[in-house]
Amino acid sequence: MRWSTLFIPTLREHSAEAEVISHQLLLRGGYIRQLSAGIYSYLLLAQRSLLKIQQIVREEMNAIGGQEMLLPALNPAEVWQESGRWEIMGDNMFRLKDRFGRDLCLGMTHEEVVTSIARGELRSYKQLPQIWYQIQTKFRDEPRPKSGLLRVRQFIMKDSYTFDLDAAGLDLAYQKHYDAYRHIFDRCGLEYMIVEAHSGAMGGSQSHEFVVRSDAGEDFIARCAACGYAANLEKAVSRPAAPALLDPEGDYTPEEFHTPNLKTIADIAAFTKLPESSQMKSLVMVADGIPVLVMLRGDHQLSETKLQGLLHATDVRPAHPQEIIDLFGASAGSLGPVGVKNLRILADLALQRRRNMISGANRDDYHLKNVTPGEDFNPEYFDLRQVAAGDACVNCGGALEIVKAIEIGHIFKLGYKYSESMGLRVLGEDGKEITPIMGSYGIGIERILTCAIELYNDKDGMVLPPPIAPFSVVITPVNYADSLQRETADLLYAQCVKAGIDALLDDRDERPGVKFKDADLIGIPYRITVGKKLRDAKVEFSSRRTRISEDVQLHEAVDHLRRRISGIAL
RNA sequence: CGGGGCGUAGCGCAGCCUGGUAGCGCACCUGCCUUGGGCGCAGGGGGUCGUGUGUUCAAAUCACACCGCCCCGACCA
Repeated sequence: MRWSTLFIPTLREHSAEAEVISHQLLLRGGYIRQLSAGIYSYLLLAQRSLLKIQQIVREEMNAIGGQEMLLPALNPAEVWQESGRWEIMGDNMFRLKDRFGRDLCLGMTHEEVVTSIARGELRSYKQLPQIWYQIQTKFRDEPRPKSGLLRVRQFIMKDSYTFDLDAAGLDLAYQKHYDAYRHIFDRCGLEYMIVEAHSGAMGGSQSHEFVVRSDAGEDFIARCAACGYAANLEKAVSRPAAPALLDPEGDYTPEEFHTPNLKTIADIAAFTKLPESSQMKSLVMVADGIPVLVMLRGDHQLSETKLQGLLHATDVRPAHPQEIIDLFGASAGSLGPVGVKNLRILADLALQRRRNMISGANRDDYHLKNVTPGEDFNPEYFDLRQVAAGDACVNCGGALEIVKAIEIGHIFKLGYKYSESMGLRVLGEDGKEITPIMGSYGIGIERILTCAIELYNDKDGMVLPPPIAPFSVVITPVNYADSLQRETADLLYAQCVKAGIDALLDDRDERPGVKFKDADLIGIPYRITVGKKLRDAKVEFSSRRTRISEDVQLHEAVDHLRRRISGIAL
């Protein structure tokens, strides 16, 4: 394409609105423009890049037997009510009414729709397995859109869904997706991690996330450099550090002591001169309206996701101050497990076999010492603790680190949640009904581009991996008004077109500096500069990533380019 | 939803405190000049000052309300 005819609105200065680097460069490079909070127009360059990403995704999905469909973005409320997610999705779902007042929503994911198709059409075990996918716009009314294309209200997702007869079939479908996702992200040139993940409101058992490490990310990943263990913090497990002080031996009875105006774990630690790990933390959480008492070691944090998962709750929140007073007769800061009869007591595993610890006394301004789990109160033990940096890896004992990351893909074993709730059944070989088992798998298309920019950029702009760059090469005549340069550049361009190479001809009447700056900014992997070396029948070939330039004979230039594009070297 | 910040030309900003003429840089248009890293010179176009109400002889400027955007937190299949 000829640059002089294109709409590529690059900017010299960066926009004050943009903080993260990918957002700045997408705006500056003329890739995107914002329409509203979390709503963006994708201009020529972004669209070309996104189409290339989608094509890679399509090829890899087809390679595992995926069948591409296009499901409606506009969904009637009924299917969502059947699965129960009409309520669960809450304010995150865009809702609207038609002219008759019927409830509709914009699809944020498509388990309901595919399940409704499947139950209407799939009749026999002979029709399974199935892998269905689509590449489609999703809508989510995020509480806080941010960071350019990283968290938006409308975005493109590749979502796929599998139907299998049994768990072994699902395992296979899951593995196929796992492998396909690796191929996709490899081909897109990303450096990524695969981590164990929490299934969240999707339901289901096993789940992995594909993430790119980045400070712009919002996911926290616990990982072990020694053995490779990596998991989303919502899911991660670890061996906690030992308590800072050994518990007093002996069979003491709980004993009150006065702690005026001492509310926090830190206050009590300072007052008693005992480490925080010698205390028990009492948290009152309300899960789907039912309060529970959660006990943790004083220096540990609760993982609300783990609590939510083990209670099978859709909503978990801390109790309000008045609810706490009604339940305990004391306020937060003086709560404890001793004598609690009216609600479940859940304790983290780190409290097992501990003795003579400190907790609140359920009387304002008083605490208890010599509280022993299992003797002075009887909790149910679960893994409730959120992993902290420095904890020991459960596999190898190495120290875990916690890093920020951007989620680019997520695969789930759904199990029977949707097929059961929506009544999907087929007849088996023996004539009995079978409920198929499902999986669901998603890739955020824009996030691949965004992550590539976050990972690969320098002071001059983006450095895009060739497979996802909007153009493979830019041909830059230093002075297009010069007839020899013009004819040569036109010829090279025509040769590229003929060779099927995505070429951009910078035929603008601009000074060379402007052309070079723009080419660098928008991240085109290769540049062929047509200038004074034409005297020796040479042009200059340069790589955006390595910044290395070399002189190439004019008649060899396109072959050279072709070798570079198909090769590994950038 | 809580906290903070910001809305003046396409972009980046000044002007507001102390009311009276809307300004700068970049970008854009025309001409000349220049052509290997965002040249130079000259001329020029472009504004409901986010919206509304109020105060005032007079509002970008003061007051109130609303809307929008960004950041932090809550939240986040």
